Amino acid sequence: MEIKSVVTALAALAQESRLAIFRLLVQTGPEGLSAGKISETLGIPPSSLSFHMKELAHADLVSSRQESRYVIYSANFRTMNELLGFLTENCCSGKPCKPTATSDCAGIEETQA
Amino acid sequence: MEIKSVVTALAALAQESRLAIFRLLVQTGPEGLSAGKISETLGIPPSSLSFHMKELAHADLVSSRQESRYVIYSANFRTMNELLGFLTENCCSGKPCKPTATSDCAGIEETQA
DNA sequence: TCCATGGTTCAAAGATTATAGAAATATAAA
DNA sequence: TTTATATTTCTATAATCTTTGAACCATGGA
Repeated sequence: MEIKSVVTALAALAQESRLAIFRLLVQTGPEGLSAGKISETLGIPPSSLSFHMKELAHADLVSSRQESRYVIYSANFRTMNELLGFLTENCCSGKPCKPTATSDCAGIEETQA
Repeated sequence: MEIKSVVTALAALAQESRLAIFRLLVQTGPEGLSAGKISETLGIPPSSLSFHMKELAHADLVSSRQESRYVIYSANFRTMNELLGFLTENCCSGKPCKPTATSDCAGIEETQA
């Protein structure tokens, strides 16, 4: 994972609303949630939510699909795992503590490649 | 780890200079590096560096100690591991993928508690 | 004590990000 | 086609973050 992407992903998660959104989507799994449902659940006004979703999507941490008149968002587990891999290898003990962490959670619920 | 602390830590790392600084300190290990050395190595002006170090220290990602007339900074592995633990448990697969990740790198080079 | 070196704080300017109502767009039901 | 619903884009404002020179403080050697 490139440094720029890492910084972008970290920045996307470094905001209370967005971290909450992402956690909610992770809990929900691949089926995802509509924008309205997220908005309602977390009490974030639609236009603000849209702003944050764009940020998360830009960091490739979430994907969206249109479903009838709803837009469904879901977490990108792959990206999150790549981020965790980078942090573990580069920001944990210097010499990569590879043995485990990096790919533990990968492949559990991969939605889209 | 509290949400606020998580957001603070993520924000501290979500900036190119600071991520570079932190990575450098992780590589260096508990012995740490002086402000001047970091400044020189990464080509960051002293006053800018000081600003970023304060940010990292506030997130408890680094500690500093005075050593003669130098200020030595070192990475806080403990905090980084806590952050990784939070992200793994809350932002990886929803139901925590505990088996590994969380504490793999802990205890390798813990400097100060 | 005086000077040199290492670092931080101050201050001011610029850049980026966040917030949220209002308007616009899209889908689908009546 | 009109209407209602779901979501995004636009716009303006506010807030926060970044950058860095200059001034200041601390430590140690001459």
